Amino acid sequence: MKILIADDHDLVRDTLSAFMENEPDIQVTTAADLDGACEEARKTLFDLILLDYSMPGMNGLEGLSKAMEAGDGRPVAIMSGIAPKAIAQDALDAGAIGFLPKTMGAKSLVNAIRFMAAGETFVPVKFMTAEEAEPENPIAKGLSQRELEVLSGLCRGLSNKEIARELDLQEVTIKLHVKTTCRKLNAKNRTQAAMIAKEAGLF
Amino acid sequence: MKILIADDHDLVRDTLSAFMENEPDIQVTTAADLDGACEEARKTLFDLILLDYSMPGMNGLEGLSKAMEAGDGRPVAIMSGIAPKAIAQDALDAGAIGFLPKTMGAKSLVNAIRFMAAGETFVPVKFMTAEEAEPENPIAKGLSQRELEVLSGLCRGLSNKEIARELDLQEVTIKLHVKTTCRKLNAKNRTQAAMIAKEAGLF
DNA sequence: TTAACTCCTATCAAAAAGGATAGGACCTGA
DNA sequence: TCAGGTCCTATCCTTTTTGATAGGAGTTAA
Repeated sequence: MKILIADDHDLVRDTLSAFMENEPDIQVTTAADLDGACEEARKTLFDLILLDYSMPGMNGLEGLSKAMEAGDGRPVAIMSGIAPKAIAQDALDAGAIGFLPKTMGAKSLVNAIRFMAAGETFVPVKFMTAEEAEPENPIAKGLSQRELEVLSGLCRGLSNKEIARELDLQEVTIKLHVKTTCRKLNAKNRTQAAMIAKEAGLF
Repeated sequence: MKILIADDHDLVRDTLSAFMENEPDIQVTTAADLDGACEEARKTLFDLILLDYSMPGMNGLEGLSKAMEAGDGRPVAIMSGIAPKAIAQDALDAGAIGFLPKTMGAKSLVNAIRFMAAGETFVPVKFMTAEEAEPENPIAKGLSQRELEVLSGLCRGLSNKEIARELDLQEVTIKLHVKTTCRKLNAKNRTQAAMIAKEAGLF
């Protein structure tokens, strides 16, 4: 079974591949960025391609599409250290065969890899509870949908006016949401709210 | 040789320890957070304690002191995935025996660990070039010392007035620095500047 | 010394953000 | 149906931020 691991952290890559190579039937190839991964994928047909989410060239999930193309239809999965749940869903929607948070144990990882190499979609149970009203991210807890949308705007440094345009609302309404969001996040102002969201890996 | 690895990512911990255990003379103990690490450190005398920089309980370099205390003088090193250079220096200043970015290869890691377990300070060459005028962080490039200090305030969501008090300057001066900093970072406003700095791993 | 540079301060003015309060629309569960 | 919730809008007012422009202090290099 051939798998390709792409991660820009040498340490992660080395130890991960060393660990996988302990499995008798697994052969690991590695790459340090998206371009390298695509190159390998074009040379060899892998049973599974593992991409780090925050790796040079990835640019969000854009890199996923490129890798899927280069992999010529072979299963591609996303790994991430921060692992916001929304991204797992997005990755699956974009055609990924699975999503692996780095908080997973190495043993379960091997199982997950076998699973995905067999063509089955894999996402850890924690992420499968998408249907339930899980707090997904402790920070997002207590924030309404609207407030999250506004917070997203804050994180991009948009003004109230710009957020209003984007969400097709009045500026005053945004001001209200900003205020309540700040209160809920225990932030003194919009900048602090944005930093808190960023810190929490949200967005 | 006994070493303790503390990292909240199961995957990193498992593969790292599995890799280290391949070395005939190395025994690895692991912990998932700072408290766990301190507990282990009090039970056993390790030759080296490796702490992830962004791990529950660490709170910057506060956790380093706690671990050093718990380790009763045994060498403690900091690992980090994002690895801003300033933190490496701070870690050493705070008494760490070394600093390991996760961009290191696994082989060099083993060497570094042996080195540090022997009581020698270790920091990768890339970080040793501290004396030279290295851009350390591409974002920080072009920003003056003052501007960095102001940017730090922005990242904490402080108002101009608060930053002025902190730096013992007039508010107008801060306004100027904020403006030029925004221009240099290509940010539209203070919030965006803060996000850019955060994104770059600065602060 | 002059020139160029950074850093600090100042004033004037416009835009944006922050805070309080109030009312209407809508949904949902009792 | 009614009460309670969220969401949207509005007005009024204060504070903060942003922008433009200008000058003084200090350092460094030609």
